Amino acid sequence: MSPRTPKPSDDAALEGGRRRATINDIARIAGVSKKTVSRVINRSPSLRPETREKIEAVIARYGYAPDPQARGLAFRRSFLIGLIYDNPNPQYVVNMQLGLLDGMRGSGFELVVHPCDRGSTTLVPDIRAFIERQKLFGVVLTPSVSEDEGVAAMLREVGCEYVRVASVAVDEAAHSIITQDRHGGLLAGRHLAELGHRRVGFISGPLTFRSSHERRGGFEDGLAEHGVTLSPEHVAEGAYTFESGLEGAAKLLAMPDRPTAIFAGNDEMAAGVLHAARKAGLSVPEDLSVIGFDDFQIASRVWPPLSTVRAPTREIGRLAAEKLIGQAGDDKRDPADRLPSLVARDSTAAPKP
Amino acid sequence: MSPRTPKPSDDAALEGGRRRATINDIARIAGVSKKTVSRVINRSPSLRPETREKIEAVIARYGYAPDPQARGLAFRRSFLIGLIYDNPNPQYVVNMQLGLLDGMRGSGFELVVHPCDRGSTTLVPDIRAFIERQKLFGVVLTPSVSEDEGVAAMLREVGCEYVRVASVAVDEAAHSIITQDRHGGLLAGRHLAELGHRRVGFISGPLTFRSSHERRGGFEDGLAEHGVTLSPEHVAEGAYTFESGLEGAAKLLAMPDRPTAIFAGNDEMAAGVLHAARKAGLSVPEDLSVIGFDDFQIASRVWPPLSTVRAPTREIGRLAAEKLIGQAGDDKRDPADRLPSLVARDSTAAPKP
DNA sequence: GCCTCGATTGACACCGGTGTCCGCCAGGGT
DNA sequence: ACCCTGGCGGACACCGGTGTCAATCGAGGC
Repeated sequence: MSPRTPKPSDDAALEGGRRRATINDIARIAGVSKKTVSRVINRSPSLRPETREKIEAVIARYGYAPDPQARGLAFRRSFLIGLIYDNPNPQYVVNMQLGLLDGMRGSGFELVVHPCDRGSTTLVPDIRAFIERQKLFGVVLTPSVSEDEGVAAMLREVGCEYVRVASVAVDEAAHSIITQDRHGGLLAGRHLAELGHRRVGFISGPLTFRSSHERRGGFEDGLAEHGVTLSPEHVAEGAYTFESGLEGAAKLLAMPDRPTAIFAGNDEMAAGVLHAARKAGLSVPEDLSVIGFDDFQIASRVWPPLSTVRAPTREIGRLAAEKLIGQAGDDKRDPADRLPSLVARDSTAAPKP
Repeated sequence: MSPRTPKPSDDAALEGGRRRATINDIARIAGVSKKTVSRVINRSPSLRPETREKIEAVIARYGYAPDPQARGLAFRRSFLIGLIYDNPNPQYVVNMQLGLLDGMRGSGFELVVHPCDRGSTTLVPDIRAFIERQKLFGVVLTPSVSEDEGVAAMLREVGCEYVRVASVAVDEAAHSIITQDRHGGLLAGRHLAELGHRRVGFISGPLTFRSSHERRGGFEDGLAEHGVTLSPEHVAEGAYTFESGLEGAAKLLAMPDRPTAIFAGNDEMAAGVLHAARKAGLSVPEDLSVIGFDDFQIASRVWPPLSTVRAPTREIGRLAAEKLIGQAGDDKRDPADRLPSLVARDSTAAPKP
């Protein structure tokens, strides 16, 4: 036994699968230099086909996979992608993660999660430290951090790839995935107007979220198609939380000319609206129609099952990952997949005459 | 301009913060060898205090942080921790992630997420490839993958640190975090029995989950304290899903001697029970008491707000991370934090006489 | 004052890849 | 036959850390 670690070419261990192959093993066995193996890995064009095939055969035989750490060290960049989010909704976060993983599958990248607090005074330096420490290849930002220009400026400065998921184009196309919240709002407005509602209410998300404005704007567009307008008194400012939905609805329902239908900016708030209606002695949908946004699990768990607008979060995540790692390529899927769609359940109906 | 990359000691860029300090910079500036700097980073005991202080001063001055990739390359191990899960509940996943991040904060580790499918025939090789590719420092497994002995055997074989979060001790203490589901079940049983219920039902999770058995066992214990027994006919096998809760409850409620209270193995199924009750024309809690398990958001969103057993998932995650990275140290917190606790809301009441 | 010994510290190789630059080679022009 | 050229492949340094082992140092023992 040598006092040092295994000998430079301990082929027995390699054959037995007890040791992972390195680029040196592959080079030695294929009878080429490690640089040439590196060329195969990196798809360098200047390689004779027979050389490439010979090396690929050895790689396949030993199940060789390059070490991301060593590669990253030489590249001065890791193969990690960060998900930076401050969205408090677990279902959103998980769906986004699943979508990102869909888009990254087989790419050799891994997903590192990094929740943050947009309100923190150290937001930018914190994220920056995270990126520089891990030399992240890129990051995906979701609302509302995705709407923060300070963060975006820092990302450009440190030269980190990034994609911002947002309601509207907040950056160049190469850095944006647009969630078309406005379209979703339109579907909600159209749905209520088509049912015959003329006096409707809206509970918005926090005004610091672009989606709040987009969903409202789209909602008004959808109503306008049928000549219905949203009265400013029938708008309550919420916070995308259950409690804020409850309070907002309590306020709207206490009005003498209370709305016959309420569009809540997300399902959580819509659940709050259902509770408020129950407390006010109103039954849904007979006395009040309610529609939410997101179509998360909660929408079908409450009573009555909630009509809502489905946001294709997972699909959005997939697109974001593909854009980030540059495989956006030929997208053959139906673009409609990326658009919100209406899910009519039992919480909406025509108003009582 | 040299054709090569920046000169070995471009101090101007360093001072200006345009270049991150490396161990070489610190060594040169402190007037020691890089190995000595390495000793400071790794808290080597054989270092004269004044040497250490001198180097620490330089490190602080330049905000130096060692490169995890380079360190990992030399250590043959990354500073990444994997979360391997197949739990479909988003809230569980997110809470677990948050807990893990709590426990990892400041440790220099990062969290990489890896959902998997326990039913897949390539489960073990897939996880193995993930670990070996990234040379993960360690992984945290949650139910139900945490209960898979094939996966555990592989982890021991590859020499990856791991912690299994499970209902019962499935491994040595060093590799286990026990969630005390039995205690949670006991609280549910005791609660219903104390309210006066004598004919109770239970909807279990999948029998492949240990938690299903533990929650049931504890439930029976709690009932037994008050002389109540759980009749086998009043047990339905569910799948921890809303639909399965709906179906299980429909079955139980159709019985001539239907139970006056139902304990559902988790909140999702409890939500299903509420729907089934409504369809059967029973009101909760007057005609039927319902209690769930988890205390996820959904519990307080449904109507009536659900009595349930709170599982301290985030806290469990923190403990798992601390155990994994060996900082379990002096745990001054109240151990009761790790125990499930009863949350009585409005879905349980005394049975009608 | 000289020697021994444990505590410190440093020189150098190495982890597993990539960038740079140079040499070799065959083929085409003259 | 000679030179030039471009394609191909290799030698070597380097990315930023750590392991090994030897050198150095100061103090205590004689």
